[in-house]
Amino acid sequence: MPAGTTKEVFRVQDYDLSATLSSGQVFRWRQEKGAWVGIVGARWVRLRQDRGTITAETAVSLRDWTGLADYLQIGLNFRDVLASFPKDEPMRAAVAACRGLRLLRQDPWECLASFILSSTKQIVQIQQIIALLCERYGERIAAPRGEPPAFAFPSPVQLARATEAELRECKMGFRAPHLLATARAVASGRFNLRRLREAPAETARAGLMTLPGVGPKIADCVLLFAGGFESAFPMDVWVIKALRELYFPRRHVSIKEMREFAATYFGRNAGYAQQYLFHYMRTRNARTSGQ
DNA sequence: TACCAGGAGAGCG
DNA sequence: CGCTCTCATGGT
Repeated sequence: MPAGTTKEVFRVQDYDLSATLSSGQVFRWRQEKGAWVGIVGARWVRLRQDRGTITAETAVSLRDWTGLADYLQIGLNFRDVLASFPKDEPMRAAVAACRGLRLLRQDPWECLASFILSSTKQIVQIQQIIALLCERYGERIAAPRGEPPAFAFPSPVQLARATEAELRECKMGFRAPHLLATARAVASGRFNLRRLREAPAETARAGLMTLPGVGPKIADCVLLFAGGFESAFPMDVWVIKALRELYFPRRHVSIKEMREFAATYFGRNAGYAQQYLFHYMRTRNARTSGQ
């Protein structure tokens, strides 16, 4: 083990690390010899799952692991989440297909910026754009010897200094002005992301949607993946397809109608149910979109 | 080649 | 409200 690295072992049950890190909620993890390497905050992290445990390793010694445990949602009562799902055939099949899929608790800014870049992009491409963005604008951080250079996700201030043309060089296309304007709103203090978790869900959602490039879907992603609002229900093309095929196969339903259905039908952990439906639809035909 | 991707925003009736 | 068009870019 390289000098400076430290390890911690988390005991877990019903935790599918691979499904969790490859399910399109985060974009900075890569698989490496049976383990996962990624950046959490300003730290290089390697995660390895064995029977009943996840072993975490950092490049720089770490004494307090509660931040990483929170990111991984180690302490979540997962049985309770499963028990709150509707008892129907589609959910049973979705859970059976990827039991142990979890939701992470991400940094709000990284999550917001990442999903502004996600619109009408495949997950592989989102990963590429974000990797470029981090290399060019993020701080270089310590990685073990022999590992590729590692970079933190760029802060709002770091991105606010860029120009739209420079951001477009990261292959983000028409999303560049949206990311730039949102970075400037956060960097200037005009928009306070730190209060995301304090407001009621509807208030937080309306606030997020005032940001350029943030509509209902991306706002819901930030609420669910970073804000801790487990009832948020992002509706993207896959989830829309899931609802149409699995719940309304015989008649046409509008997006509005599906939204109203989802708001009550899936219960207090609707966002969790949504992630299962999303992952189920993407993987059930062994598609290559992002895996 | 044609179509699609974890959408949003603007214009229109 | 609901519909349509456009916005880059790359994968399949």
